[in-house]
Amino acid sequence: MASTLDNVINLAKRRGFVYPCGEIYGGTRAAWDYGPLGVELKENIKRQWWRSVVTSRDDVVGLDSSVILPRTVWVASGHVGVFNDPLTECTSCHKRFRADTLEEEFEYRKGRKPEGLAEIPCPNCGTKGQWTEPRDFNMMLKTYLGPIEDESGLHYLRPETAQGIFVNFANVVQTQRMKPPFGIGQTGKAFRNEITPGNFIFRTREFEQMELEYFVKPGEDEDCHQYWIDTRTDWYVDLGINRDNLRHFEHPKEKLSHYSKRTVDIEYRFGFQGSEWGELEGIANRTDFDLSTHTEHSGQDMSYRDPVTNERYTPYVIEPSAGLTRSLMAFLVEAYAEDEAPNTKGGTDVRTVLRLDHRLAPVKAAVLPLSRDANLSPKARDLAAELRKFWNVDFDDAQAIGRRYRRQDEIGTPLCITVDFDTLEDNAVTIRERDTMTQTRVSLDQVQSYVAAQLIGA
RNA sequence: GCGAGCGUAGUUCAAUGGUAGAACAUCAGCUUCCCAAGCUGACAGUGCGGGUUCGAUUCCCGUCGCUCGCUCCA
Repeated sequence: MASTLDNVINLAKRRGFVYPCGEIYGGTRAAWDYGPLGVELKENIKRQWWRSVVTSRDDVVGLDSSVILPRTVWVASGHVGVFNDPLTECTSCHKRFRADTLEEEFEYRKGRKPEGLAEIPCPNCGTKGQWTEPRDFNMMLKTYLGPIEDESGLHYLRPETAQGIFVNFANVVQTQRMKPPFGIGQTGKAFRNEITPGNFIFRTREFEQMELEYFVKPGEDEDCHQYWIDTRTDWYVDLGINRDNLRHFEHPKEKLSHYSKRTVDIEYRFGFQGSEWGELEGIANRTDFDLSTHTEHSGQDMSYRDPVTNERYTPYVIEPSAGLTRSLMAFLVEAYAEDEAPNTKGGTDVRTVLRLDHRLAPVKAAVLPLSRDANLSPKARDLAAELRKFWNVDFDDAQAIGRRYRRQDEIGTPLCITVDFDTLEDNAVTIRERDTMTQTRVSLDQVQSYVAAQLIGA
């Protein structure tokens, strides 16, 4: 029995939301391209995020920083140290361990340094000294700037967009006259050499983030953290995710990232095999780690002086960091439904429908002449062209009208506008609504405003 | 990266060491056609490379990809 997730993946490939990257050459591991509908959906999600987090607020501004930053940024942020481990594998049980940790543990137990890995038994299976040569396992993707590939040109593709914000903190404070509490939002690509990519677009090595870094006075950070946990959770609900399919995961203290004091994930019930929940967004209290470490490494003071109290402090950072492509997958899973619908034969059919929020729907309306006809089609084309000035609109006159409704249902189009033979007489069209299947007769000169009213916020 | 399993039209599934079939989808046409109707026709496939063989989609090897596990996390 196919799960909803399987059906969604199938639909996504079949209808042009997502394609395997480089498919004609056999594909490349865990990379995906977004098709005509996928890119619309992705942009719509991004736009809603940007509105919600950036432009609708007077305390947040946006930023678009470079993917490639000076290497020292990643030294300062801790990524070069943390994301760069020598790993060795037990050839007996195929478990992998950090070579330096193995040696430290040996020294701790025996009170002396080991004479190489050969002396150390595998903590998992006990086999002694069956280790592969330790190899650096780097989570960051490397590239070389300049024509010569040497160390001086080594750069990393950003593993998170956040650092581009931190290094611009002083610029924004100065040029935008921002005062804590305030935030800087950014969307963009990030890259990680994930050991285990997979689950469709859930974990990929190239992915897109929507991150906010919100700067607060120390002491106000914990309340602010809770505020963003609630605010961000509500955002998903507002765009159609059932609250029952969301939950919060509190990271255990001992497993927190190197920069974090507390992290809470918003997880969605994707229905994966094994653990069915997957993370959509992590909301971390990064403390003053980032601004402090960049102050230290760059020599540029990133503390803030309160002009009223004259108090100087390094702001704490609350970071809601969302995975754009993950939420795209979540919105698809949530919207997917197979309804029973009556057919012309007196029985029922399965009607596949994406109940996407109209703000997210890739196609806002479809204009459908009742039949392919020398009078109807041109009229319908004109109407479609008129509506396209404002929205992404489909025109379709191929094959039976019922089939065309179903095709639009399957990609989540909220409105279908039918031009029929009466239109030639009364200058009115039938607008059919996706979820209720109700039909409304609207005169042609009212269509634009009717549609606008239906699509508020889109 | 390592181990296991799997790769047949767009999709779901057949079949075979000797010309690869179907359904649905898609496209064109007919029907004044409002919820996947019907009829006619069309397009379309053995992931890629090598080996064994007279002949390989089938057997073998490699590779690429997918799924599941192993340290993850947006």
